[in-house]
Amino acid sequence: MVTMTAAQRREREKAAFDAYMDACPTHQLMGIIGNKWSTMVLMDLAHGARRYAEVSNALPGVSAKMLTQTLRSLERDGFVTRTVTPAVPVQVEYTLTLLGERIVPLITSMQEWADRHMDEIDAARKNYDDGRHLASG
Amino acid sequence: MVTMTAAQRREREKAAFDAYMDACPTHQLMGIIGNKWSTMVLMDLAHGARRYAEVSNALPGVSAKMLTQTLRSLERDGFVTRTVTPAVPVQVEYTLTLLGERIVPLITSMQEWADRHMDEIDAARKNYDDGRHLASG
DNA sequence: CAGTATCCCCTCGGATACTG
DNA sequence: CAGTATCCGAGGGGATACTG
Repeated sequence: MVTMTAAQRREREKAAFDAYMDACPTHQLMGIIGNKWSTMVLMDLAHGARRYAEVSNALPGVSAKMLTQTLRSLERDGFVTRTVTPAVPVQVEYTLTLLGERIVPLITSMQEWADRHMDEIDAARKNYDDGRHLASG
Repeated sequence: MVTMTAAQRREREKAAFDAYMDACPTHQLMGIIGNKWSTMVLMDLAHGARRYAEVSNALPGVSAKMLTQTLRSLERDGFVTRTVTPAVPVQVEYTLTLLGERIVPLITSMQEWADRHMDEIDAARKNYDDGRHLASG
């Protein structure tokens, strides 16, 4: 089946690339901090230990479901420690691990980059959108 | 209606926070580079100008739809320049803008962080998953 | 207080087919 | 070559209601 070789090689390259993407540390990191609440939670915990309700108050937009889900992911990935103190009612405290503290500077550098360049991005968007509407008229 | 004050203040805080999130440069940046193909495209273009098919070949996993969509977004946001050369067939070349070149170091630093810490994250995940299965047994 | 469970929408992204 | 158009499934994320 020599005729299929090209398509087959395509298939193999794609499969290999997909596997590479799944294993790629950068994309795994994106999966961790790329969702809506992770960075916000991380940056809030960077100020010190917080209880569930405290994080919830600091982030008025987050639903209980997403806060729990975000916290659980961060715990599983080793960024956050969850400490339960038996009491009535039960107390739960979240703190950054060492790994959690180590990602803070990275997030900070992303914030700084964003702050420095967002004006330029906004300008580019306006420029592009104006060009489009002219082109269509 | 003094009785509604607490709930109303909640609503207002949430609305204000939502507005803040939408305007937050960091989250806008996440929206730009947080999707599946943006960083890959950016890093490919960092090596020099590329034609559509060249990027497509460099990234065997991307569909035409997503490649076009990613390229268009990056163009709109000012990271990429699209140059059409009238010919038969038409030639289209993509290059990084100055803004595009300026985000490369940020992506590189994310890659380096990911490479340095992914082992630790994997270990944390295994640890967490083991703990869960013990807790459930 | 600190969640869990359920429903539901909406966007992201892939597959396929077609075009100048 | 460099796309566009359409359909579709997966899952991220919100609203609501309930619980130890």
